[in-house]
Amino acid sequence: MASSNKTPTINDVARAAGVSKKTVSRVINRSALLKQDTRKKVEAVIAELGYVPNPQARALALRRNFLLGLLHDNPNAQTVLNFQEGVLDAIRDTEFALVVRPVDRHSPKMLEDIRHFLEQQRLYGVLILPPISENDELAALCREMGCGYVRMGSAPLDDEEHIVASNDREMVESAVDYLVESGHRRIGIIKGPEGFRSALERSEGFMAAMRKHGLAVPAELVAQGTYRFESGLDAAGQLLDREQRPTAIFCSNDEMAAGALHAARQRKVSVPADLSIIGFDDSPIAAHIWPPLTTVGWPIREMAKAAALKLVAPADERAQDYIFPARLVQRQSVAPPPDKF
Amino acid sequence: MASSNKTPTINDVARAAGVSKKTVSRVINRSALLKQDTRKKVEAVIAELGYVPNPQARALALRRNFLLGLLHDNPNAQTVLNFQEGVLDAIRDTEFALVVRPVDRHSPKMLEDIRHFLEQQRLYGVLILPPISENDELAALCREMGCGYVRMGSAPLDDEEHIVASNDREMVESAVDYLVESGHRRIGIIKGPEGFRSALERSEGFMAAMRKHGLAVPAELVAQGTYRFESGLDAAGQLLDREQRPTAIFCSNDEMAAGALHAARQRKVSVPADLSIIGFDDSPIAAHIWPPLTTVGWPIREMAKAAALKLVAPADERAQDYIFPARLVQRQSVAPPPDKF
DNA sequence: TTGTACGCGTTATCAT
DNA sequence: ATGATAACGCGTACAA
Repeated sequence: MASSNKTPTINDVARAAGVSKKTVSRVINRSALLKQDTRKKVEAVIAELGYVPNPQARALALRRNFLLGLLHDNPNAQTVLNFQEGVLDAIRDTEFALVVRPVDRHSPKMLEDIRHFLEQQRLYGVLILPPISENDELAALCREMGCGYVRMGSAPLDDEEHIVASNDREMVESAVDYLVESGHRRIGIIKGPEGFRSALERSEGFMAAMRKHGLAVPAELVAQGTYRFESGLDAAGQLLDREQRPTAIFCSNDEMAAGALHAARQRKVSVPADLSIIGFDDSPIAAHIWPPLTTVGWPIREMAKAAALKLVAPADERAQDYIFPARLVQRQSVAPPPDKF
Repeated sequence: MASSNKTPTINDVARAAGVSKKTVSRVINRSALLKQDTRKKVEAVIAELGYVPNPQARALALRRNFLLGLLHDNPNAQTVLNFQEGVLDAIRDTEFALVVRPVDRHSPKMLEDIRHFLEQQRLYGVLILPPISENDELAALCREMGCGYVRMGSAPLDDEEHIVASNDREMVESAVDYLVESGHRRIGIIKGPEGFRSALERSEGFMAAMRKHGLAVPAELVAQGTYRFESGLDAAGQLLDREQRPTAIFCSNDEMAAGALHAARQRKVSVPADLSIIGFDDSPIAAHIWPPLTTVGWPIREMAKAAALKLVAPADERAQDYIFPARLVQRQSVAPPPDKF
């Protein structure tokens, strides 16, 4: 018989169905103007033969492929992976696939590397994770190359169709509200690294909230971190070694909060009895340290899904959102301040 | 002039260089039989025009693309991400790209989904992470579909060219050796979930080591976990509530070890003074909990790199290794047992 | 509503 | 050592 063991092509389907390949093509692409009979017949043959359109050939003919890229230089593995899952949620049962591309934001050749990557792979579009999503040159590069892009950020730093953002600033404000309601007045902050928009948003949110409550933030209550565990350890150490130490510390991410917890333990400062700590991210570590960390969680997966939809189905109503509310996750690292304060 | 603003094709290069496109193709593909002059000339034109071959067209003509797939259903984000980095190390500066595909091993449609994925994307090959890498049906599917594959596992469960494996069993033995040298005799184990090869390897390594040292492992020293934090909490709780509790616990992964640490803290059992704990994986959490966890680390990134090379450059000497030694990472969760024992 | 002829950018065959 | 021509599998213009 005619059927070989090779995978069937559109021609095989056309021949078996007794139609032209254009008709098959129309069926695949859901063209409106097709007789029901024809459609049914072709669909039956497709099912029978187990025909799957060749994406490479489609890509060639359509002059665009069906690959979404994920550009990231994110130190937080869980964030990246959750984002990947979210993108997959969006492109499941479509012909799109996700190709990942970790980059090195410290490399002077970063933009050049990415340019080469985009040229070579001719991606349908790219999703960009913080912190490199904050790089405006990168966004400009995408535009220049005609590559769709959506950035993920902690503030709306691009047009609606090019951004999914969390409301970090607001959320830090509610975190501070919560500390103040618990009775804290002397609240310290461990900032994230300079040059990170998220770090800026979080520290400005903190300052705004303190101002709102009429609370002072002297320099001795402010410490600089790098988002890494060790920096949290150091920075919290400084704060706790002040003559009058804070009764609560807001840490700009969970990893530093974990470091702060260590610093407290080393100094026999009990959390949350003597010191309250709030983190940011709701990463897995938050639930797995002691005491379980009260933190701010943001809906990465939903954001990723929306970001991918902005690229592959811009008209979809689920692709319209661009600000995603974070929420306070209350666990056990916050309590009222000790009596003496 | 002739040059439009579109990206140049092989035809443009051929015309500009005054050769046929086949010659250009030969230059790209490093054909041996080419006059040096011609090669130089063409290469100059390629550089000048900024020509980049279109991978979709190549894929179509060659009947295979340059996409590597990563199939995973791994609960550990850092493991997956490290693996991705390792693969990227291998394919950097090549035309290959990495597409990721999380799968759901509990879904009855898993194999069917993967089949559809492979049919549709026509991948060059796939890398498979544990635990689904232990699924022999999946490997058979890859073979059937003519898709290259390399599995990552905790034991050599396939041919050399299809596996990269760590030596979990041996490593657990040295972990136990270390505990015994520190003076421990009553050593408990929290096993990983049944059906996981890694869990089996680790628990058998444990049993073998204990036997070697002439140490008994009564049922009361064995607890069952699921690799999740909560299960470590529960399982360690059981062990610690025995009439005669162990002085050391080997946990089959770090996440459960973190849970065990919590269980100890809840019972005012001090680690490592009253109880020693060893984990497995050397995941980030190991360094970020208190006390920092002594654990077994394996070279994921190197394994990933080797796995990818097995697919894209099987002749490369770096692609020949298939067993990768893990090593004991000593931190602060192990000490000699308390005196009364 | 459906079919014919051709183009997408590359590689392979077989000449020369 | 190099070139003409035909694939590869699909989409589109235009005709029927």
